[in-house]
Amino acid sequence: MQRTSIEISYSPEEELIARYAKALSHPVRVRILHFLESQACCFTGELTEEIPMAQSTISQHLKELKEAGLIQGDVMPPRVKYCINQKAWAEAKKVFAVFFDK
Amino acid sequence: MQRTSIEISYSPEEELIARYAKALSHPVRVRILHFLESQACCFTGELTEEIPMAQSTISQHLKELKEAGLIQGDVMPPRVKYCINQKAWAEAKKVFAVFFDK
DNA sequence: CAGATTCATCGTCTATTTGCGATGAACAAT
DNA sequence: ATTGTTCATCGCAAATAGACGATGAATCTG
Repeated sequence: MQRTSIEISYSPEEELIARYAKALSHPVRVRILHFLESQACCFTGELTEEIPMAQSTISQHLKELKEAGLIQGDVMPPRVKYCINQKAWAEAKKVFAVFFDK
Repeated sequence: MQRTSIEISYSPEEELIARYAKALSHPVRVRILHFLESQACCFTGELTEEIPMAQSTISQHLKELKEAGLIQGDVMPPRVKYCINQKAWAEAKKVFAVFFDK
């Protein structure tokens, strides 16, 4: 989308906040994370029961959360168990807190 | 984008977090807010000098931040002074803190 | 081996986001 | 009145996001 010759570059902090914020920028992902917090872990199937959306859509949101680093998935055939990535979670908590505290 | 008959509805908290997160989901908006924090307030012109992007693009990002409620603009002809909306800022800080603390 | 189950991925469609230049509105200064 | 300054908005193009159904991969169960 950048079409000029000057490529704007961002600091790691700016990128990190934007990345975590993007993961939280859709209400259904907020809900998924909230559910995951309350359960510690859960299977995809529990989410598809809980949330009235197509299974493929939920799977895609899980993928985005995984790519943002906020969750991780353990394959337990034939299911997949998703959990909060505690390290990333703590980091996200921190960067937001720092950002808002200035 | 919703094409099925069942319309999923979200809680006010889910919507609020998603709204603030969306505002922070682009690194240039993070930078703008950061700059605004450090200056208390600033004019659009300062941002266009600081950030190598077209004036129209910056203006649009400011609009998004304003629509999210995080900033406000005071018209001081011929310029516009932008400031953090302290109330919304505090609210955003709180909802993120609460969200990550569970 | 033949189903059944669970989930990811693909392809498609539509909507939204992001970027830019050009233009316009509002006002100040000459 | 004309000009200049500052900023928002419009219109366009390209990229990304979001939703779905269909299909596929992997693994159990009978």
